[in-house]
Amino acid sequence: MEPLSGRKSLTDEVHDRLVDALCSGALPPGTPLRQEAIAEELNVSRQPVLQALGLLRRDGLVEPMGRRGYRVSQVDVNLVRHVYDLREAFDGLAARLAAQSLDVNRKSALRAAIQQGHHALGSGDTADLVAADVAFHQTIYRLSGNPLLPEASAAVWLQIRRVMHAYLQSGSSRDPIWTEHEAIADAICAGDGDRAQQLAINHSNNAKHRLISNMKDRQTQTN
Amino acid sequence: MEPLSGRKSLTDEVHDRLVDALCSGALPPGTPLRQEAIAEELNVSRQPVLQALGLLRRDGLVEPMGRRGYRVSQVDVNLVRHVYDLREAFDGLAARLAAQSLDVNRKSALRAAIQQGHHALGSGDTADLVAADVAFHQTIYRLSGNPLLPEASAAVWLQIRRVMHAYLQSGSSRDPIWTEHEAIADAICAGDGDRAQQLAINHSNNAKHRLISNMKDRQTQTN
DNA sequence: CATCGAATTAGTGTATACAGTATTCCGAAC
DNA sequence: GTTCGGAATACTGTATACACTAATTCGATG
Repeated sequence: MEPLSGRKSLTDEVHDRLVDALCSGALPPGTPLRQEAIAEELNVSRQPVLQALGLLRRDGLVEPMGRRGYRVSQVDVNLVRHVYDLREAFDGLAARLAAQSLDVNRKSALRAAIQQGHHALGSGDTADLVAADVAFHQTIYRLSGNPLLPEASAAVWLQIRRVMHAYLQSGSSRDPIWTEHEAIADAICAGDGDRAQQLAINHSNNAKHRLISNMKDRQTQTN
Repeated sequence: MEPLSGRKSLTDEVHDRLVDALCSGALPPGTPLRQEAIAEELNVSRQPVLQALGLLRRDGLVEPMGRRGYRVSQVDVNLVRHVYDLREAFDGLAARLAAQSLDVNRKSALRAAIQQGHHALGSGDTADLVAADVAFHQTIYRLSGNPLLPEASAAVWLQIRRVMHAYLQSGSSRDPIWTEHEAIADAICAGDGDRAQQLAINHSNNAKHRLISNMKDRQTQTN
């Protein structure tokens, strides 16, 4: 049986909470963060908060400002470019490996993820849409059989979640994300590693361009 | 001018020390680690040690054993495979981007790294050889212009350091690493992104196969 | 002799207390 | 009015103290 290490540390719990707040836009870029305030808010001591902020700093979601606390880091077009260049590498690798995998129920796993996506499209809730997208790609990562992939890409995916949330919330919900997803899933199920990789790369690239032009639009809009 | 944030935290300092010990083989896989012992050894309190061990756990270099401390995690052939699959993706991306970069002194940076490599080959010191190899690839990462790349690949490179050290120490110092490095550097300087990427991928693949067969040799040797 | 279970222990994770330093504020000097 | 320098402040990061829990030990029981 599994050892069921269910109970997570407070540090991880605080980290998760902050990640959610950061990615959902509840704490927009520039927001100052003070350990004591967060600790009080979550009813824990400053120690887990200190550690969680240290992790977020490594992930690039937060940056120290002198000795007067932390601040939610900015998102600019260049960052998005870098994030999506890395995502391209991760997704391409994962799709190729997943297509080569021998997992017998990979088809059902992918179908379930796509199902979740259609469900989220129906509800129209931004958080659901982001969650479904993340879940789909995490499924491929899992199917790749490489246990290091999720952890290695974790920081990048936090940024993706942040950017994607803002993008979807800005009303651009009619884009071909899920038809592209289906094509990738088909290639994986067909065992065609090269095609799966290429489709995943294209998907990442398309998303990057859509995001960037959307960001530029919003930027000029507010000027 | 730069803000020169030189003073690192004790947590980072402890982390670095442990990383060095882990990668040099001073703390071989299976070694139990207790916070109090490490804290005493390094003349710090348990708090920075706790945080450093948490980071190492995320990096996969250390694993908790129940509530009786931590242990240096094992290295097996499968892990090496996964590590090098990821490295392939990182190195390929970095080489391609570096070739497209406009950095005027990338040629001199690469030459310096190769120089360091030849110097290490002369000295024959294992630690120097590993350091030179890491430095060469970090140079390419830096030249890629993607500031997220080093951090995203950090955990993978820790594992690479660990495995490479064991490999080089086992006497297999005559391998074509540095001629392959020169070919990659040439392609980058020539601005040929596709060739640089392919050479980097091949380099990673070759290293993977050399390492794995070496590991299998040593394994059967000790049986 | 093997098995079960209570007592002990070893070691973690969290909370509190402490120390130190970059930033800010504010008055004085030019 | 602007610039400089020192005092006050507001934070962080580290050390110590505490609480809690899983592993272990070991004696009792079948």
